Formats: sequence, C-alpha cells, structure tokens
Amino acid sequence: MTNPKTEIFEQFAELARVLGQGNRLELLEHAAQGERSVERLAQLTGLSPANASQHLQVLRRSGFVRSRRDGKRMLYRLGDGPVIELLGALRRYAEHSRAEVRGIVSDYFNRLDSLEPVSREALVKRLDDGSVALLDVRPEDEFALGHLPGALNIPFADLERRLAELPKDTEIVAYCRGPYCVLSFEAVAALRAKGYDIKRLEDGFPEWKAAGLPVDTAGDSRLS
Amino acid sequence: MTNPKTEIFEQFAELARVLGQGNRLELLEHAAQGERSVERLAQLTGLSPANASQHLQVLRRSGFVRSRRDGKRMLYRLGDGPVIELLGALRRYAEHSRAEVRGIVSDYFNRLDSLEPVSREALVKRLDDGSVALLDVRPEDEFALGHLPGALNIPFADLERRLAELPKDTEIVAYCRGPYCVLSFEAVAALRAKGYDIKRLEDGFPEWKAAGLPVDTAGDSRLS
DNA sequence: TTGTCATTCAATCAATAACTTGACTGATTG
DNA sequence: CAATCAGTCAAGTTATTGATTGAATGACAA
Repeated sequence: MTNPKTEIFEQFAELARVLGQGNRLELLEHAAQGERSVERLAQLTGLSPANASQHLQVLRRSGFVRSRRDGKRMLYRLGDGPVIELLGALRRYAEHSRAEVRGIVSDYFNRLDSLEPVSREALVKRLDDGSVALLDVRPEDEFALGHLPGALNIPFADLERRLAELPKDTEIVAYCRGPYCVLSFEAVAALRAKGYDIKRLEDGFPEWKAAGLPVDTAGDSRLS
Repeated sequence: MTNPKTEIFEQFAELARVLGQGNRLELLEHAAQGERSVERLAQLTGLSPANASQHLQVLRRSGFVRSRRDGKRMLYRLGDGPVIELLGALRRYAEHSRAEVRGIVSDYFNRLDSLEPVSREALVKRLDDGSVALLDVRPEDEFALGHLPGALNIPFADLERRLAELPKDTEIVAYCRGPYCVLSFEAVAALRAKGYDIKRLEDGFPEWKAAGLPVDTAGDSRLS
C-alpha cells in the first residue's frame, strides 16, 4: 500500500464507492437543485432523517456536497468540484452499456417523448434569437433557488390551471431537474397533446449551471 | 423499487460500485493497454489468478472489459463504451477534491517533472509540423498491441543502453500508460538530466486511442 | 486417451456497509 | 431556564463483498 500507484487507485475507488449507492445518487440529484435541509432531502428521497444524514455526511467527506448551518437546520448543497461532469460521464456510460438502463429509459421516458430533445448548445443559440420560450416545471422552491434566465415557472402540478400563461405561437422548451427527471417528459407529453409546440431540454438545471451558463436566482419569472 | 427513477439510480450505483475497488481499477488500466491474459493481468497487479479472474468477470458483467478465448488462455481487453471518459471524469474529480490525491501526485510525480506536460491537442498539432519526436517508454509487448503513430519504443528499463537512438536536437515527447504511469515521469526526469529536450504527454495511450486518434499496431517503430 | 495448463467455480471466512433504534448535542423559542 | 426542534452519534443487526483455498472445466499436446 506504500506503492503510490496503488494508493491513487485506492483513492479513486473510494470516491466511486461513495457513488455506488442509489440513495446517495438520489440525494445528490436533489442537492444539485439548490440548498436543502436534511429533513427536506429525507422527505424527497423517502429515507429516514438519520439515514439521510449519514449518507449526506458520506457525500460531504468526499466533497460531493457542502453544508452550512442556518439556525437549527443544516443545509446541504452540491460541492464545487466537477461533480456534474462525473455524474454525466457515469450516465453516458450507463446508457451505452447497460441494456437495463436503455430499457427503463425507453419504457418510461422515450415513450412519453419520442421526439429528440434540444441540446444545451442549441438552446443557447435559440435563446439569443428570442425564437423560443423557456418553461421550468420544477416546484416553486427549486425554481427560487436558481433557474435559467427568462424561464417561466409553472410547477407540473399547476400546468392545467395555468395554461393561459403559455404562448401558443412560440416554440417552448421545457426543462427540469436533470436528464431523468420525469416532470419535463410528462409536461411535454401533456402540452403537446393540447397542441403546443414544445420540446424538452436534453438535460436539466444542474447541468446548465455546471456548464457556466447564466442563472437567475430571484423571482424573475417572466417569459423572455 | 418499481419506481423508474430509483431503478435508474440503482443501475448507476451498480456501475459505480464496480469501479469502487482499487484492484479492479488497476486491472482496468492494464486492460486498457491492449489484450492481456488473466495470468498476465494477475502478474501485473500482484493478485492471485483466481482473484483476478473474479474481478475481471465483475468488470465484464458491467461492460468495462470484453474477453475472448485464444487457445487455453482467456484474453481481456477494454470494453467499447466510453470507459476511458468515465475514468477520466473520476480522475479529474479526484484531483479537484481529494487532498490526498493532490498530495500523492505532487509527492511522487510532480517532484519528478516540474514542467507542465504537453496536452493531446498540442501534440497533434506539433506532430503535423514534424517538430517533435515521440517516445513510448512502455514494455515492448504493450507497445506491440498499439502505440502512437511514428513513436519510438524504448522500454524504460532499456533507456540507458539505447540513448543513441534518441535525437539530441529535436524536442521529444514521452508517453506511457496513462496520466499516472510512473514510467514517463521517470524517463523525462532521467533524460532531462542528460540534456535532452523532453516533455511528458499529459495522458497516455488509452486516452489517445479513446479520442479517436490514429494508432499503429505493427512493429512500426521508426521516428517520425 | 491421458496429462497439462489456464481459467473458472464453489465454499468459506473476515471485513465492510446500510439501515434501524434510541440517546445526545446545539440552536432557537417560550 | 426549560422545552422543542433539527441533526448527529453510537450500537447492534443483517446483508454484501473481497480474498483464499481447492476442486472442476475446457482446450490443447503427446
């Protein structure tokens, strides 16, 4: 173990082991949306608070999340290393080589949205043109913690009630928490059925932020 | 567990767990050099054949390696998914956030080569100019399984004896198995001490190949 | 066919990990 | 100050994992 190479591989492996737990990956995705208390993260993932706390500490020890105290709550947010990039590489590898992943993806997601999604690059270009409207279907609190500039926030649950706010003549791009977030898939399916010209952003808010693209945090929820 | 999202995260986690073992990562690095028998891989990593075999099967189940039979030996090589990309993301994350990794790297590696390495992109450009000679310091069998076009192969152990083959007037770029392969670090240190104008390639052969750049497999070991 | 070699399988043991429970700490509120 | 709330810690249980050993397979050669 004094061999430096072995030592390095062991360090890498330790990081991989931290990601080797579904619950932790799920906590990580939620923390990637913005700061969240332990209790909230526990609710979102269905874990017991104690269990969530322990997982979060494991994630913190490896720098995947950071934490700060706010009164009696402890807020966790994503760490500042290239976490999203690592998770993206894991996702891409999984999509390539795990038949199960492809199966689940096509069963549950692609079925809902057979048209190809819009890439981040394409969206940036089209936002410059002003030829597209942005729809954020995440819950309001996640939206408040950060969103794409100019996005309109209508949580998925409120979509039916607030259809009037959506433009019928402009193309809409909907986004969500990440590439596997169901909300945007279902929003696209629902709105397309109603005749809206709508597509899905390939990935979600964390990836956008990680790419260094501008992010709004205030309640600035007008259409661009 | 019927929840598709949980299911997906569990799939991702399973892949991460496979990488969560130092010995497996080391086997993977060796398999990334080219096809290798179980026995050879066991030798290279210091594992027992049975143990190496089991690890290799775990890696195979997740597509990180492929295998084929050749007579009575079983040859393992890297799988064809974006494995190198995933390992690269893991490495970059580790370098960013693990103080231990930075420490080990600076202690054992940077000490040997304080000058910045040459990036793959820069090397491609300079190879077009013909302004640089390529030195592959890996063992001959690894070289034979694949190497950068026009590279001269002098295994590290033979360097002293074969100095005459190296140009004194051209800049040399040395490379090896990967970003943490000691051979190229030491070769650069040794040759620089003897007055050669030599730098290290930032990463190694597997990354070059994964980037889709041309690779020679024959015994074509002339200088470019 | 028999023997040999490389690899895999099966059984075992020790170590590690995840989750639960209940007690504990630290900050806020009455 | 006492009560409460959010989070953490510590101990115990169960399940999984990695390494070892020796036997079993499958390919080849005499």
